[in-house]
Amino acid sequence: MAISKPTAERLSQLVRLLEQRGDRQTPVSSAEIEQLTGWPSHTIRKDISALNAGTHISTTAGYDAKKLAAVIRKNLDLSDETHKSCIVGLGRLGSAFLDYSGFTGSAFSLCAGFDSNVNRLEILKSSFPLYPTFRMKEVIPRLNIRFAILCVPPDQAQSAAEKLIDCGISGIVNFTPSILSVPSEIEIENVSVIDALGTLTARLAAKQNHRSK
Amino acid sequence: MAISKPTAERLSQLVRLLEQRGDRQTPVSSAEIEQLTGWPSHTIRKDISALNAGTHISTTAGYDAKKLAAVIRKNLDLSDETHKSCIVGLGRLGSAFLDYSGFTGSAFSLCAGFDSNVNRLEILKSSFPLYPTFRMKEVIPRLNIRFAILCVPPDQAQSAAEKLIDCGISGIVNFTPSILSVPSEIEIENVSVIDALGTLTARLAAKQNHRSK
DNA sequence: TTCTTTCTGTGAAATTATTCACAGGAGAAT
DNA sequence: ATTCTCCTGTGAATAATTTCACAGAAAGAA
Repeated sequence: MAISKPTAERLSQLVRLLEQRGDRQTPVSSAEIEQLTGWPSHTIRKDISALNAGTHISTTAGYDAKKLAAVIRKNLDLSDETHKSCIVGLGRLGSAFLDYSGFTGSAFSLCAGFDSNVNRLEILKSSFPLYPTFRMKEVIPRLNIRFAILCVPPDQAQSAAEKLIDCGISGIVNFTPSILSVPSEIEIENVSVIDALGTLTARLAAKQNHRSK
Repeated sequence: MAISKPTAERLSQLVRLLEQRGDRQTPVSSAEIEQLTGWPSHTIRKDISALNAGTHISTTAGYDAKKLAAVIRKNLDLSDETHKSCIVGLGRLGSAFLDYSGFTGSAFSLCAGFDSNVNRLEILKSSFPLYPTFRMKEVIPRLNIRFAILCVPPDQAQSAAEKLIDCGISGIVNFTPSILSVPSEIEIENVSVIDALGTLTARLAAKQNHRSK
């Protein structure tokens, strides 16, 4: 059975939650997860029931946090094997990822950065190599990089995306405010503060209506 | 009629798309939007039909881009009146917002920044004032700030969120990898590269299954 | 004017996701 | 051993969202 998109999203956040939960010994219950995340407990149970578990994961007190995290990872293809990604555009935002700790322990690794400004490449410090943009076509296939994190200025976003696709990338996390047009076999995930704020206001407005109804 | 959450999300992206589209004169058709975004044209038409338009917005050639954008804004409460927000945590990521251009022209404005490191506040340059964290309780209500963009280190995320809620904030865009527990009247929108990458792999995997089915 | 084309707008149908409600299992307590 | 309690797991019911299919409006052509 395939895992639906909303379920996959909740589960991948749940993995993070389980891992940052201090106590790895005492089991987590669906009620506790509800308390922490706001998702109703039956939704969480349904989500978990969608994955094929193998070993038993739950007891009368709840789920074994470690086992549950492992099973989710396996089902979402987020286990050991790390998916390689690169940063494209090392301005303020892009270079902020150079020392972002969130990747360690995740299924993803950052293994290259690109920027067209060669001077900048020499100034920046990084635990993985940085390259000038013109070397993308050579580096990306060689390192077998599948994902790109796009942080270039808005007016360069579309052309950078096209270059990346030409290099064989299969997904782009788009941090620019530009909307990208890409062939349907390429996946885009837009990440935008403005959209996030828009979502917040929409939800708050919906609440308001609900209350005054 | 209330606008549903997925519809609101598509529409708020559509506004950006309409505005960055070079040509403001020739009308835009639902087919063109499909081409640009990948959303099916009937979904777009349905979305648009959910908002109450007032003036007519469409002609036989498509939608009047400017009018459509204006109507969407009005319906999503994204018009003239700007919602005020602040940045909390001015590390690499947080300070990247200090010169982010995406806010101009949007319904949101950035009007304060906070960091606990006072020396850092003096180094950073910004077009709006920056304050030490302990002044949050005074500044946020005074400037009537409703949203916070949270960029502190992961281990400080929960306590910073609690402080913000205490200051009367109503929504948080969470850029940290921590999962926040907040009362239900506060809205959280999580923004995480790792989750975005997870979503990409999930979608790519789903495609794969579909093809081999 | 009348025909043709092109696009919107929207009820109705189909699909997808969430919520409910309860059977069943596992441990703790007496 | 029996009962009590607290969980999970999951079919069935409900709700939300998307897709379909087509009537109708507008504009240009002849």
